[in-house]
This record gives sequence, C-alpha cells and structure tokens, in this order.
Amino acid sequence: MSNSTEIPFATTLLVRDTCLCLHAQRAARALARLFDDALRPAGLTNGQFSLMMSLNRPEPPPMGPVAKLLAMDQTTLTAALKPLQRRGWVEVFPNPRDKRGRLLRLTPEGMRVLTAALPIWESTHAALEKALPEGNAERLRQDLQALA
Amino acid sequence: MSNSTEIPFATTLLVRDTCLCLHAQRAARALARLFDDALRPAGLTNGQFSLMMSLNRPEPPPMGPVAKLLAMDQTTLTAALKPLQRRGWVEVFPNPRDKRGRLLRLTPEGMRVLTAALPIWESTHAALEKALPEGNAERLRQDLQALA
DNA sequence: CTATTTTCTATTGATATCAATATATATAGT
DNA sequence: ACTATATATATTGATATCAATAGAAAATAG
Repeated sequence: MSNSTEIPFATTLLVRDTCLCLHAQRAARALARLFDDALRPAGLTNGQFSLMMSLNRPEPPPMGPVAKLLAMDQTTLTAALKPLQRRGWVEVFPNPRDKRGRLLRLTPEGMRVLTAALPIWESTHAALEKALPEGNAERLRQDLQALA
Repeated sequence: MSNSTEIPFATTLLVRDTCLCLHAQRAARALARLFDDALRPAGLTNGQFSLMMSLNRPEPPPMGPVAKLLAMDQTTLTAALKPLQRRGWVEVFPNPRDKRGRLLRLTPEGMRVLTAALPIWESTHAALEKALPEGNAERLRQDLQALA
C-alpha cells in the first residue's frame, strides 16, 4: 500500500453530495428541529403531533395501519404511544373485532392539546412554504412520497 | 359543543397530505431502512456509514463542523461516536491547536470497514436512482438541500 | 375440523436524537 | 492583565428508532 487512504477524497465528496439517504436524514433532522421548537409551547414534538393528528378519525384505527401511514416500524409506534398514554392524551383499547389487536383513540384532553397545537403547525408550515420558491413545496411532497 | 371532534377530519387529511415535516420523516425512515438493510453485512447503519465517510479527509476534522455537515446536534454526534470508538473504527483525540476541542479520525480498521461498505452503498444508491424517474434524484437533492 | 401459517402487537436491547446543563478553553472588551 | 462573553465538547434524561424475538389470535390448507 502506497497510501493509508484507501478511499479517494473525491469519492467522499461524491457520496456526501449525492447520497439521497444522507440528504433525507439531514432535511428530516432540520425540519424536526424546526417543528419541535415551534410546537414546544404546546407540549408536543413533531412526531407526537403527526401521530396524534393521524388518530383524529371517525373510527379508532388499529396500530398497524397507523404505523404504515407514518412509515415507521410497528415497535416504534408501540414505544411512541407510551408517553402519550402516560399523559392521558391517547387511549389504547382492545379491538372487539380482532382480539389480537388494539385500537387507538385521542382522549378529550388529547384533543384539546392537539387543537391548541394546530395553529402552531399552520403558521410554522405556512412560513416554511413561503420561504421556498413557488411550486417547490408541492414538488418536494410528490418526490418524497415516491420514496416512502 | 355539538360534537366531540373539535378538529374536522378534513383538516387531519390536509395536514397528513401537506406537512413537509411528516413527508420528510417518512422518507427518511424508509431510506434509512433501505440502506440499513443493505449495509448490515458490512456491520454499519446508514448513519454510521455517512459519519465515517465524512471522516475520510486529508486532515482530521473537529466535531463541530462534522455535526454541521450532517445537520445533527453536537450531542448526537458525541453519542454516535461511542459505538464506533468502542469497535476501534474511529479515534477521538485532542486538538493540539485548541485545547477545548477534539479531532476525529478513522482507524486503519475503520477504513477497511468503510472500504468494504462502499460498493454496497454504490449498488444500493444506483438501484434507488434507477427506480426514480429521470432527473428526479438530482431535483430532490437540490430541494432537500434547501431545507437543511 | 385440525394443523400450519400468517397477522397483530409487546418486550428487550442497542443505537439515535435532542434539550438542559456543566466544564474548560478561547476570545473580546476594558 | 482582568473580566465578561463566546465557543467546543461532555453528561444526563427523555424520547425515537429498529432488529430480534415471543405470544396470542385469526386465516388458511388439508
């Protein structure tokens, strides 16, 4: 070996600049911080907000479909529900039509928390979209959807 | 109150379909799983691969700039380095020019692991790009970069 | 109708993520 | 030089993430 560097620096730069996974992780972290900061006064993180919002349905959904909707592992959902149950914002109860499963539902207090958080999401999201060039937000949503 | 649902279901659908943060988290999770699965035989996660690749430089970088490059909190970087140090793949040593700081460097063994992982990244990324419509990957990179 | 397979969820263990906080050193102001 | 401020990193505690695994019930095969 003539050199201790077995991977050219140019390759490192290529990976850094082209890796879609890295780009997605970076953007996800940055947006998470943005919304976490904004939602903090409401007592929610971005993930908790998305999860609780997805439970605002006519009928209480089972866990599997909710995990799929959020593109998260089912065990992640089980874990993510714990602090929300502990705070009395979400109820997990047996599915009478499938004894293996559980259904998820916002409590009245959870609905109040979510209702208080909604205007924060709206203003934060509006500001974010405004900061992007016209049309980029919609295009980005479609491109991201193709990955999940 | 005429109804226990204080947020219209249509609003839930709107948030679900338009939230850029949620879209980013979903895509990030999906891509993380894709690359984690592919890189598993190499003993690396997607994040560890990105971190180690970012250390392949002519000069060992300090922690701050590496955290910024990856758009992660500095405390996250400190934590993420732990398993890599434990495995002897990354060295953290004092910065002789700033006694507050530390510099990061791949070990020879770390370089071997990274070198073995590189072709996996290349084939996985090539397959991913191929699965996207022509031009979407580059556009997506640019759009994501604007967020981080 | 029984046996096998599949589906739904929980638990454990490892790592990732960040806020709050603390410490040490460097830098700037006077 | 002295003091105040800023910077670089570490630690703690809470939550998020997933693999591996396990248990129970439903669906399917025979």
